[in-house]
Amino acid sequence: MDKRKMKYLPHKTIERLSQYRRALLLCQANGKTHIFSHEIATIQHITAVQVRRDIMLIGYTGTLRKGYNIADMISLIGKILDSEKVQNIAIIGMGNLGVAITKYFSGKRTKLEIAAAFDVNPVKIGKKYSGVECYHINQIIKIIKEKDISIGIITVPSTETIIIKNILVKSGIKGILNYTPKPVNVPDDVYLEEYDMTTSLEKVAFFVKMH
Amino acid sequence: MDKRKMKYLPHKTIERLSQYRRALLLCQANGKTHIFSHEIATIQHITAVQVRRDIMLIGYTGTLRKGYNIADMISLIGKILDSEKVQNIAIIGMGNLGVAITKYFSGKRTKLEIAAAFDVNPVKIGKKYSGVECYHINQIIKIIKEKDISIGIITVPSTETIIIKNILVKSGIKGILNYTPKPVNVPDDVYLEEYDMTTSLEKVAFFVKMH
DNA sequence: AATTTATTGTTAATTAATTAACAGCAAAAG
DNA sequence: CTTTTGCTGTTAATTAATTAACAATAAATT
Ligand SMILES: NC(=O)c1ccc[n+]([C@@H]2O[C@H](COP(=O)([O-])OP(=O)(O)OC[C@H]3O[C@@H](n4cnc5c(N)ncnc54)[C@H](O)[C@@H]3O)[C@@H](O)[C@H]2O)c1
Ligand SMILES: NC(=O)c1ccc[n+]([C@@H]2O[C@H](COP(=O)([O-])OP(=O)(O)OC[C@H]3O[C@@H](n4cnc5c(N)ncnc54)[C@H](O)[C@@H]3O)[C@@H](O)[C@H]2O)c1
Repeated sequence: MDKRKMKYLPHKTIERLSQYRRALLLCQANGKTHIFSHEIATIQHITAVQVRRDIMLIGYTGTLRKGYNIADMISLIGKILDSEKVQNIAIIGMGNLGVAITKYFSGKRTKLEIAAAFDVNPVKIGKKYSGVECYHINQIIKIIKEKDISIGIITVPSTETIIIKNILVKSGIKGILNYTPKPVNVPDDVYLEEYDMTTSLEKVAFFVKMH
Repeated sequence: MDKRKMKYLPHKTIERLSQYRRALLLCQANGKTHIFSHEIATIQHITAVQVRRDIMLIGYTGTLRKGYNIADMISLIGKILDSEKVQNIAIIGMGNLGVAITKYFSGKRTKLEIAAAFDVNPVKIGKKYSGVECYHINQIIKIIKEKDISIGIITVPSTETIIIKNILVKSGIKGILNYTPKPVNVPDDVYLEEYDMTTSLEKVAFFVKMH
C-alpha cells in the first residue's frame, strides 16, 4: 500500500486496524485462514460495512464468497502500522499505573519496546520492572538519545506533567501518551494522545443516570 | 438546566464538561472567581469557540467582559453530570490495573464511589484495597443488589471479559467501563465505554513513524 | 460623548465519521 | 444452463463534531 495514502487514513480507522489485527491473530491461532467482513464485525461489535470500508481504505481486497485471507491482512496491517525497526518507548513515573503498564506491555509487541523507565524516588532507581530498568529522571535526555527512544508514556503525578512533557519535547521525542489528567500541548511535529480515566468514568456515570 | 436537553448533549461535550469542572475547581482553589472562555481554552489546549459552544449547549451564560462565574459553572456542571445520590461502582479483577484504579479513585469524587471489588484469587478475597473490600466473584450478584451498584469496571484477564460482562448485565448493572482488550456488546439499556491501551500506543507509534 | 476594544452567544460552514444503498459477481442451488 | 444467494467494493447520504464568522454590547479609552 502506498505510503502517501496511509498518512490520510482516518484516525478511527487506524485504531480499528490495531484491533482487527489482534482479532485476526487470535483467529489465525485457532487455525482459521479466511474470514468474512461480518465475522470481524461480530467479534468487534461494529458493523460489517465499517469493516469493509476500513479494508477498502487500506487498499486490500478479499475474494468474493471466500472472504479475506487472514495471513495477508495481518501482514498488510503490519506494513501499515509497524515501523521497520523497533520503536523504543520510555515510561516516566513508576507508580501504580506506570508499573502496571510496563508489566502489561513488556515483551508483548515485537515492534514496540519499553526501553527505559524513569522516576525520582531513590527506592525505584536502579530497579528493574518486568525487565525494564528504571533510571533517575535527570538521566532522561542522555538515555533517550542512547536508546533511540521516540515515544514517551507519562504516568507521573499531574503536578509534574508539564515538566515531564517539556523534557520529553526537548529531548526530541516524537510521540507522547499522557495518562495524567493534566492536559498538555506539544509542537506540531510531536503526536499527542491523552486519556483521562476520570472523564471516562464520569461519562459512564452520566449516561447511567440519564438511563 | 432542562433534563430533556441534557440527554442530547454531544458525547464529546460531556467529556469536556468533566474536564472543565476539574480545571475550574483548581482555579477556584487558587482564589479566582471569574474566567474567560479563552482562559479555559488555554488550560485545556482547545479553542475558545469550542469552550463557548459547550457552555452554550448547557444553557449557561457569562457576563460580557467579565467572563464566567466559576462557582456557578462548577455547580451547573455538577447538576448535569452528577446524580443526586452517590453512584456505586464495582471493580472486577484486582490485578495490577484493578488495584491501581481502585487506589486512584477511592475517596476522590464524592458522587462516585467504588463500593466493592471482586476477584477469584483466594489470596485477594477478604482483603481491603484502599478501603475497598474484595469479594469472591460468586458473590457479585448478591453484593451488587445489596450495595445498589450501577456501574462496573472490568479489569480481568481478557479471556474472562465476556463471562464477567454477562454476569454484570444479568445482575442489572447499567454502565460498564471495559479496560480489557476484548470488545464486548451490551443490551441497549446498558451504557458501555471501552478503552484499549494497546490501540492508543499503536496509534501513537503509527503517527510517529509517519511523522 | 464618541470611539475603540474585548468578549460573549449563536448561526452558518466545514470537516470527520458512520451508515445506507446498491451494483457486480462468483459460487451454490435448482 | 439458469436462477438465486451471499458477499465484496464503492459511491452517496446522513450524522456528529469542529471551526469560522459575526452581531451584539459592556467596559475602557480617547
Ligand atoms: N493509578 C491509576 O489507576 C491512575 C488512573 C488514571 C490516571 N492516573 C494518573 O497517572 C498518574 C500516576 O498515577 P499513579 O497512581 O501511578 O501515581 P503514583 O503516585 O503511584 O506514581 C507516580 C510516580 O511518579 C514518580 N514521580 C514523581 N515526580 C516525578 C518526576 N518529576 N519525574 C519522574 N517521576 C516522578 C513518583 O515517584 C511515583 O513513583 C497520575 O497523574 C494519575 O492522576 C492514575
Ligand atoms: N496492566 C495494565 O496496565 C493494563 C493495561 C491495559 C489493559 N489491561 C487489561 O486489563 C486487564 C487486567 O490487567 P492486569 O495487568 O491487571 O492483569 P492481572 O493478571 O494482574 O489481573 C487480573 C486479575 O483478575 C483476576 N481474575 C481472573 N479471572 C477472574 C474472574 N473470573 N473473576 C474475577 N477476577 C478474576 C485475577 O485473579 C487477577 O487478580 C487485562 O485484560 C489486561 O489486558 C491492563
